Amino acid sequence: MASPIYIQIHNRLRKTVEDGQWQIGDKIPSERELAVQFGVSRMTLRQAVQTLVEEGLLERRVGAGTYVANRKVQERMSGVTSFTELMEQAGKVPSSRTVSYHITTPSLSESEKLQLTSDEQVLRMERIRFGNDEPICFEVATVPERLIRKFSKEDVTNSLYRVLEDEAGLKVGHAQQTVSAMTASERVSEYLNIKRNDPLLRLRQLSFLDDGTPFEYVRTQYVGNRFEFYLER
Amino acid sequence: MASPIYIQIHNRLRKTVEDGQWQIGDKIPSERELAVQFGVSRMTLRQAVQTLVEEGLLERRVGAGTYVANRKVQERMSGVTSFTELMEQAGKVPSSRTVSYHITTPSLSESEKLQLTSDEQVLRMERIRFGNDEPICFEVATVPERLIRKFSKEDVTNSLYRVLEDEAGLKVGHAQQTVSAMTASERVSEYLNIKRNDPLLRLRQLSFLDDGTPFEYVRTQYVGNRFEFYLER
DNA sequence: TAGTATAGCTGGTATAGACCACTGACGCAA
DNA sequence: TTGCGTCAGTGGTCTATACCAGCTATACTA
Repeated sequence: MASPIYIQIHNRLRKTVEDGQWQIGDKIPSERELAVQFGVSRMTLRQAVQTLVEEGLLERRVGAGTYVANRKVQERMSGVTSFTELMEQAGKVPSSRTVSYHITTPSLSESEKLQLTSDEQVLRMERIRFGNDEPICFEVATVPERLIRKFSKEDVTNSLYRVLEDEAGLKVGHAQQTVSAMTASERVSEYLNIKRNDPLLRLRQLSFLDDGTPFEYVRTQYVGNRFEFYLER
Repeated sequence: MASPIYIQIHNRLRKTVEDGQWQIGDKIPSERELAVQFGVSRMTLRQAVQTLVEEGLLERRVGAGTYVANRKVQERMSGVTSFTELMEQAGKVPSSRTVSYHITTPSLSESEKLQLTSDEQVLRMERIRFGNDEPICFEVATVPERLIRKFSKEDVTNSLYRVLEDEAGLKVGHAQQTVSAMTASERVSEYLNIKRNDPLLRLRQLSFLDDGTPFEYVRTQYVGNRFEFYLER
């Protein structure tokens, strides 16, 4: 029981929403009431709620109460952005299905972006990612084969970043992203359970190690009405 | 001086940094010390600092102190800025055509976003923006009528931000943006010289004044294959 | 019946005090 | 000189209390 009380309450409140005990739009008990329920001061309870409001899970209305927010899955560009974290912040259960996983010859753009030598192979994996079992995006990730040679498929698919940092001692640095719009191809529309030519948000991300070497190129297609980015400046 | 104490202190602390009295990397006085200086409780002072930490201006280090942050966060977010700047960065000549310009009753979402009282009117203007005479986006901007009452149409369409800051003495603060994907309506497809249902990148931006009042709500639809956002993090 | 005041609720702000874990500098000992 | 332990100071958390302003349903009035 190492974490602060307000974090523990934060997690318990989030579970209550995720379990469906509080539905979107519901008014949740008042801060004073919850403080009594959890046996803490109102200030502490407020702190727990505050973090959930910042995550977009709850919404306060002065004089009226606190409500379960209705919102799309939002990606905060300022924060760390693993899909898993993203879904958790949105109060959805993340899952994914690997469509393909191959060591292969890189395409021209892959070779260029990842600065590969002419004889290098890459690992290319295609995944469909879900939030609460609803398809959210289709993702193609490419990594130089040399970087993941000694790791298992499980390690790579679960958390490439962690494995690289913990096992290989490499440090992840910055990332370049471009966002644009496109329409769904036949294949992708089937994967995502939408119609052909439905709007998609396309994110292309090239991630670099601390020393400036590119190590991962990811192209993601998000379903337009199930996902949006959020930026603040 | 209606705003809460912690907001006032927030502003004074920010000015101290902006004036260069505290330089990047400097350790600022401790919370207890500042609380005495401003004559408030430590919790209140913490609230002021907290908001500045969230903005990326300050940085806390447990056990060590609070420091003026290296402004990376804000710089990387400045990737998305004004259309004019964007086009200039892309080496294109920006221009625009105003489609409509009306004082009218706000829609529900406009009224909500801009926190309007029930009887307030808004200025809504619709514009097509071009880069090298090629249509890039269609934009709908909404501003509370009270803010622009004393300004000319030219002032408002050219540079609302400058007019508000220079003439009205208001200071522009932060902005929230969401990015998603959609398809072109009949009307917009004509404006942008594309086909109906072609993919569009939708950007919605709510801008706030220094004191936290929302003052402008802009919805923009970018042609998918003529435009993309670039972000670095 | 239709409109209006109001009371009781809500979240927002603010206080003063307390204890904790952590950092970093200082001084002592090997 | 080098290493290590101590300790004052820092931000992090938490309590208990108080008053404010905004919302809403209820009861009352015209």
